[in-house]
Amino acid sequence: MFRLSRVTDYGIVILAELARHRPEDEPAESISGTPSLNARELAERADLPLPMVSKVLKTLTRAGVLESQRGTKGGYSLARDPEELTVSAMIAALEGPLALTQCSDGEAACDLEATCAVKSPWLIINRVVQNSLASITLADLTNPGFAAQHTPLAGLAQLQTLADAPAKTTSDEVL
Amino acid sequence: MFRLSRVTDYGIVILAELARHRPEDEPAESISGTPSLNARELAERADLPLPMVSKVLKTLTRAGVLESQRGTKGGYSLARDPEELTVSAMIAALEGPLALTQCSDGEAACDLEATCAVKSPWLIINRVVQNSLASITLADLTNPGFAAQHTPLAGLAQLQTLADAPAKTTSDEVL
DNA sequence: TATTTACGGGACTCATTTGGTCCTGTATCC
DNA sequence: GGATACAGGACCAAATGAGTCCCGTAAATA
Repeated sequence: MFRLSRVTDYGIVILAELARHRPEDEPAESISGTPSLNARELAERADLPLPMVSKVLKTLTRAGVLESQRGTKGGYSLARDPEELTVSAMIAALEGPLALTQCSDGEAACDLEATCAVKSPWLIINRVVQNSLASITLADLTNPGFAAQHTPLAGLAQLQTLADAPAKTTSDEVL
Repeated sequence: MFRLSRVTDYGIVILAELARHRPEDEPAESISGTPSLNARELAERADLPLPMVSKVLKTLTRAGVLESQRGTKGGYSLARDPEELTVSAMIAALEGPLALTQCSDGEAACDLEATCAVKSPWLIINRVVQNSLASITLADLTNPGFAAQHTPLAGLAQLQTLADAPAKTTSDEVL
């Protein structure tokens, strides 16, 4: 039904918790410092079952989105700044490269390719969706002002902003 | 994996076939004239199994995207002009209203709603994706020039085009 | 060094969804 | 009245998803 898996949904929530917990005044925390939170703490904060949270954390770590530390004082921390982690990167980390249809994922050309009339349009659609998702960062998700400035009827302005933004739109340039 | 179901994929292909077969010089064909193609013909053209095609056609008819005629000379035809049928409308017809996550489909508020930090961002993301899909029509999908002008690296130009288009949303409540 | 804590990498189960087929009924044309 | 073609389901096997659990290993501490 054109929706993301539950794991992804959980993953975003967990990442948002990590981003919010991250102290602003301790920038270089990830590598050297102590990890932000461990799996149990995150499960409590997000009010999700621990095994599930643990699974999601492992996936995110393997994808390079998180960094982990074992041992007594172990836990997880963001591998990069929230401003540099896009929604599309999160989704890709949690459920692989996103592709709306089989033929748009590049590999394994379907046997209808010769006659199929809609291959390239799907590629276009896919790209548009990806661009949309790549323009929102984890920092945006935890920024209260972000949601407020995008009321349900601001769709068109939303698109306009998208077009104006220089593709990557890392920082708080919003969309 | 953030992808559309196979039924939807088939549906788009079938709709593209119908749009391409539709003679340009016979505009008011749908209601009064003879139907364009029947299920068997469409299955042959798209090189898909007949039962599957038939199922998809029934779904599209029930959703109002197609019109059907029974009997010996029966078949299916587009209920509207290809220019007025958006990709988001097609997807909605084939697999219900699209929502990336549970909480973004409006109903059935999840029990985490009170504490969930990412509800509204998901609503925003959902809207952006929907707007993207609503800006491409069936006519675009069958227009060879459309694909050509959107090379893989022309994502930004695509977004620009999107923003310039006046939100093709017709009557369907899809947005 | 032993113990405890916590991540790493799986396997595993159960329920749901998908993809696909098939059958019966009804409308239409000749 | 017979042939054609859509309408609406039921049905089934396979795949996927959600969620749990177990065992191994690394790190900190007493």
